[in-house]
Amino acid sequence: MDINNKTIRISKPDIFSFSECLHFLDRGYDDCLYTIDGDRVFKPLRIGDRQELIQVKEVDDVLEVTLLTGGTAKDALRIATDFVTEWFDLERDLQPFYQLLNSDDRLSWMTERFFGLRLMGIPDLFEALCWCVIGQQINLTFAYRLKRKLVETYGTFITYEGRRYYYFPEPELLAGLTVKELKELQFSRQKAEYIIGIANDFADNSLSKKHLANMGSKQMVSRLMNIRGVGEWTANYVLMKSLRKPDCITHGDTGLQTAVSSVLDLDRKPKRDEVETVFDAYTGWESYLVIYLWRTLSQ
DNA sequence: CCCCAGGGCCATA
DNA sequence: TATGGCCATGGG
Repeated sequence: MDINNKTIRISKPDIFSFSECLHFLDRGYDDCLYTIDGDRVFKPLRIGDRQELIQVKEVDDVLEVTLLTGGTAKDALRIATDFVTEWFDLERDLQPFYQLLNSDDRLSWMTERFFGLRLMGIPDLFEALCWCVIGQQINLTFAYRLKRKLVETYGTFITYEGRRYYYFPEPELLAGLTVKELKELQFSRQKAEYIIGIANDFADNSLSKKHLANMGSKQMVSRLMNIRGVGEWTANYVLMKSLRKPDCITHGDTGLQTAVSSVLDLDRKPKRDEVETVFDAYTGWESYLVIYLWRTLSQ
C-alpha cells in the first residue's frame, strides 16, 4: 500500500522479528554497505542508472520502505520494495522450519531465542562472490576492514544529510585493477587475483545472476566452482545468500564447525559427517539451519 | 612466541 | 585421492 510517492508499507510475514534481523546486520562488525541507526537501516541502492538511498524501519505491524533521495522513476519505489523483500527473505514461510526445530531436542530452544531471524541476503551476486573471497581464512574483523578499503577506494557513494553511503564497486572497474593495487589495500596476492578474475567474468558477461539462476542445482555448483577462488564453501555461501537456495551447507566453515561442536558437546572440531548428522532432519532447510547455527556465535 | 580466523590453490607422491 | 605449504593480518 502506497501511502505517498516516497514511502510504501509492506506487511510482515508471520514469523518475523525486525530486531533479530538488525542484530544480524549489526553484530559487532562494521559493514560499510549499509548503516544501522537505532531501529532503522539505511541502504544505498542503484535503481536504473540512478543512485538512491532507502530507509527501512518497522512501524506498528508493518515494514516501511522509504526512498530518501530523488526517486523520480515511476517504479523506483516498487524496485526498492522488491529489494527489501529479497534482502529480508520476506516471502519465505518459516513455519515448516520451526516445526523441524521444535521437534529437535538439541535445537528447539532456538525458535524462541532467535524468533523471527531471517536469512539476510546479498542480492548482488558479484558483491557476494567478492565478499566470500575477502572473508576466506581470515578473521571477520580483518575481513570487514578489507571490504571497507575496497569499497571506499573503488566504490561510488551518495551523500545524504552530510554522510556518505557507499555502493559496492562495479565489476568493470575492478576488472581493470592490478594485483599490486589490491595488495596495497592489504589483500593477499591470491585474493587480489581471485577478485580481479571474478570481476572480469562479470565485466565480459560470462557470468551473471540471471545466467546462473536458470541452471539446475548441480550445474550452478560446478559453474561456480569453476571460478578460481571459489571452492565448496564459497559456492554454497553464494547460493544461499544470493540465489536463495534453501538446501546449502557451508562445509569447511569454521564458524559452522564451532557451532556444531557446541551443539554436539564436543571439545574438538567436528568431522564432516558429524556436521551432516545435525542437518539430517532438515532436508530443504539446510541454509536456514546454517544461519541459525551462526546466530549462536554472536550472542 | 604460538595458533587460528565464516578457504582455496597448488605441488608432490 | 590425499596431504601439506602457503597466503596476509590481528587477536587471543
